[in-house]
Amino acid sequence: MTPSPEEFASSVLDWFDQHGRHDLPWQRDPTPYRVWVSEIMLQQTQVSVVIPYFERFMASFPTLADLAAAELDAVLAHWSGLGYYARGRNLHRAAVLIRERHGGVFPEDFAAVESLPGIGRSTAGAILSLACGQRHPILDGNVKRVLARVFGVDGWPGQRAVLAELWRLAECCTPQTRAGSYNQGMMDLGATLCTRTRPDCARCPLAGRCVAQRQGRQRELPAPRPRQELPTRATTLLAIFNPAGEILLERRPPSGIWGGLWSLPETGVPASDSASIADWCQDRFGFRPERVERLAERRHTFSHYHLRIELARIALSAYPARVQDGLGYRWSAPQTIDDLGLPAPIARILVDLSL
DNA sequence: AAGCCGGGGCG
DNA sequence: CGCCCAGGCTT
Repeated sequence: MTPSPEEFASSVLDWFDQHGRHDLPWQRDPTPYRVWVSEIMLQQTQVSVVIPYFERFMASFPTLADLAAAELDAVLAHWSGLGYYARGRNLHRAAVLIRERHGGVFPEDFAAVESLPGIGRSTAGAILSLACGQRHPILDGNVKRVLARVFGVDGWPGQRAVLAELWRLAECCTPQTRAGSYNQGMMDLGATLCTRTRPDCARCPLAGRCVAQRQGRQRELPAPRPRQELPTRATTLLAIFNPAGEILLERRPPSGIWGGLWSLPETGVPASDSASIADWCQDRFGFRPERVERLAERRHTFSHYHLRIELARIALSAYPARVQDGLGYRWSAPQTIDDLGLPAPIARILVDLSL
């Protein structure tokens, strides 16, 4: 039969003590700041990928005060390649807010933590349980999977009623003591044994008491999101080089795709239409390229659409007066692009172009 | 090629 | 309040 909340929690805790992960970088010296940064990174990326990012981030911004004092661009540069750049921006904004609201000390009040940008109920619970020993439930993807399987929760967790049931279970299973170890154990269980495909039920502490395992429904729980056909959108990016061989970068608007990041100038004009590209350059930058060379197109897939990227290369024989560093534009040598926060597809294009 | 993911923002 | 959005990685 399914375990009682107390049996469930003690099984998870016993398993965690013997088989959980105890040597992750943020578990050494688990301050609220370090746990916070790790949790934000882990929202979008798996542990093995996060570790080098976390180490680099902590080397550059060892304390909350360092993060709050840092330039946003420096923070985004450390986020480059992780994706979800809004999270890097929220991290920086929250650090500034903590300096203003809480004298630079990470708050330990749940409502205060949850009100910070980029921190919701689950992340607030994770920080305060792992770093401060408080009792709060968490509900990340790993925990959702474990609970849905053990207690046989049907339906897609994106549905309101399903999510509410999972939170109810998360709340009632969280033990009165050692909530942080329990939460870490739940995440470890979901990440190492109770994986999405091919769960290792033979080693699971809940074996025999898990609805999904007893009914052979591990593959069906939790139910996947109903899927929809993705539309394809097209855009054209311009690789414009000055006589020194530097490439022109443009800062994107703060919201939307690649918000606030440096990218290549974007136009709606098809790359094959070199006359219109030249007109567009004249209009936007005040120079008229002699030659527009179309390059191979690229594809990039987001969660909700495919992006077809057309690419055109333009080499200028003189420096255009209207394009100067600052004001959302900059000329960059290929070897300096590592210092900027560039979306991964753009970084790939620049690497290809510099070969 | 498709699925995944906690929280923000908007209507 | 409910729906849509974000991006790189794993499978």
